Amino acid sequence: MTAFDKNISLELCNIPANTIFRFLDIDELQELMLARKCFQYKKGDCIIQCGHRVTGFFCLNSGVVKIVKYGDSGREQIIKFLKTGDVYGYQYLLDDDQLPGVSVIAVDDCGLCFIPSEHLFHMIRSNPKFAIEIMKVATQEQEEMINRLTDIAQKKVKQRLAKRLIEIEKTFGTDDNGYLNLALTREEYANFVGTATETVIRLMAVFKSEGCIKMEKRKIAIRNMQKLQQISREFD
Amino acid sequence: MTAFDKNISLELCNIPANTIFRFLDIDELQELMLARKCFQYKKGDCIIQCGHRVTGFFCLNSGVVKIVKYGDSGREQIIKFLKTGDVYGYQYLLDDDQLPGVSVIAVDDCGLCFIPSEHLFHMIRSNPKFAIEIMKVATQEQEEMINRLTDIAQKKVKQRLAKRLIEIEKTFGTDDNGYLNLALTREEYANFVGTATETVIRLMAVFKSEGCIKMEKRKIAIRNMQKLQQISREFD
DNA sequence: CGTATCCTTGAACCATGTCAAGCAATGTGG
DNA sequence: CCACATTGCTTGACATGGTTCAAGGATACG
Repeated sequence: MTAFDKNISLELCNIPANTIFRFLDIDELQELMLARKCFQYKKGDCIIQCGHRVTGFFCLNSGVVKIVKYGDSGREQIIKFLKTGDVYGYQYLLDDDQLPGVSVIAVDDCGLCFIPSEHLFHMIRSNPKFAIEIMKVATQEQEEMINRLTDIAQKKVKQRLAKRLIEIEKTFGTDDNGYLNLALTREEYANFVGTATETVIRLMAVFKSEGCIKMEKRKIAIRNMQKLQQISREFD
Repeated sequence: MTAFDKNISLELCNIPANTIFRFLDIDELQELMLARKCFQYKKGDCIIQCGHRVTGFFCLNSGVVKIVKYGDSGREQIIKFLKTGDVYGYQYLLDDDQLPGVSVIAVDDCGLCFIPSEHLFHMIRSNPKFAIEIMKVATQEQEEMINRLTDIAQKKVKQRLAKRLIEIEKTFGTDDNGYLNLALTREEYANFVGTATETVIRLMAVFKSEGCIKMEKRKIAIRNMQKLQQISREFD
């Protein structure tokens, strides 16, 4: 269950073009290629455990992971989902005293490549553009968090749920039938939106009856985006 | 009301020792000293306006500012307070397309020194330690946001209010009589905690009757920290 | 000294959480 | 491949924390 000490698979983990790594030069990319180690995780596996030292950062190659924080009551709050190409963990490499307050958990079976921390430092030192690129990612994440915080503080559950469904479609896309490429349990929706499982179930039923979504078991598809958006912005 | 285009005062704005600037060398500090411009703002003034381009970052010299986000209903959500020595705005300098989704507003009369963006880039390029230092700050802020988000999603208003009072004491300290060095209106408390003004008023009265705090007009003092902490962690 | 802002209290309403129970789907071991 | 266990889904009934509305008092401000 500890971070990164699973079986190593040597499969080719292609680092996507459009990520944080885009400003690295050939040498630096090669350094990464040599340094990285690929791992496979199963659904439910803990990739980074809250409070445990992190010794590198990772790039997600396949599958989906969730960043979660456990509240005082032990309840899981989902902070965000990572998709293929997303990078995580660099935050906790900069300061030895900064242990992660969150855990990273596989939502599906997933593959990632792990890069030991010394390479992060090397790249920051040798390539200021890379440093700036990381900071940009951090800034975007911060804006995202601020939006979430404001939503949770000010919006009703129904509005928040609508907004999250839209976000998920935007981030993960849909399959040929329009179903979201991310199948969550009702409990995960609840832990993401910040509500009770029963409330999610009831609201999903409402959305369905209003023609906003369709459901096929765990798969959900948005049928009327405009109406959902309208709901997400309603107030009072 | 726009950012930074106020009267310039040439008062000495001492950059505190224990900040993001601690790893700069003499030359770089001197560069900053020459580049900075000092400004004074009055209570309620808008220092950075949501959606408007930011052309530099600032270091708060005196007073208190709040970072706020306006929800769809126009309601203010207070994201955090900055205290003397805190730095803000660097986030929005890295990417021309990243306009701030938040506003920065003076809670009290306050003074700050403003440093144009080119110097930020220069320091990041010339001094990787500085880059890392900024990233550390960003990481800490991120952890803080995650904690807030989880609290707001999972805790009752009473617990959150207790926790915020404790945070404020820790961040801003108290005067000789134990009163918090940050006097907020009930509405500001409400916008910080994520609740209605009336609820804050009622809960403050409860805290007072339980001996946790004392109140003198807008000034609040914690009298029983342990009990407050206990309340902040209760669940169910 | 009058106007604006802030604070307080009461009452009514309702969105959401909680509890309980049953069903459906999925997975596991014999 | 079936039986059993586990996990997830759904619904109803109920309790309640919190918002909203309304009104009045207190305090600060020009």
